[in-house]
Amino acid sequence: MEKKNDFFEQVWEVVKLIPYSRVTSYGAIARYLGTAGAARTVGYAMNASHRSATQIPAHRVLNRNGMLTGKHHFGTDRLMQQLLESESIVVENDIVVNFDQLFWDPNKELF
DNA sequence: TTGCTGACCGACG
DNA sequence: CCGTCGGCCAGCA
Repeated sequence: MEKKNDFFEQVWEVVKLIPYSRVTSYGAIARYLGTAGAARTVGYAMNASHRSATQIPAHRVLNRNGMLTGKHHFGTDRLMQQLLESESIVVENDIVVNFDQLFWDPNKELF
């Protein structure tokens, strides 16, 4: 039977397409893939991103509030914030400042 | 094989 | 405003 890992690969591909100093949300990616509501699966794909051959900038993927919900999965809690700050992204109280401006919607940018 | 869980989101009361 | 529930997909016991 064919494996449906395409979903994961699609998620990873979109995440890798996120430009520098930009962020997006799990739901936006899920909706872009045509599976709105499967945002949890997108997050799960991030958790499994470690098995991807290429590096996945999972730190650029946040929830709709711009909160670093998955920071605990980066090994250390500050790693995710450090990575974001390293891209000139301001993080305050585990929330990305100017999230609206930094938000990169694949549904808009891509087609 | 069934059932539960998870880095989520939107709707409902 | 806050708490709760259903839905989506994949991995594990």
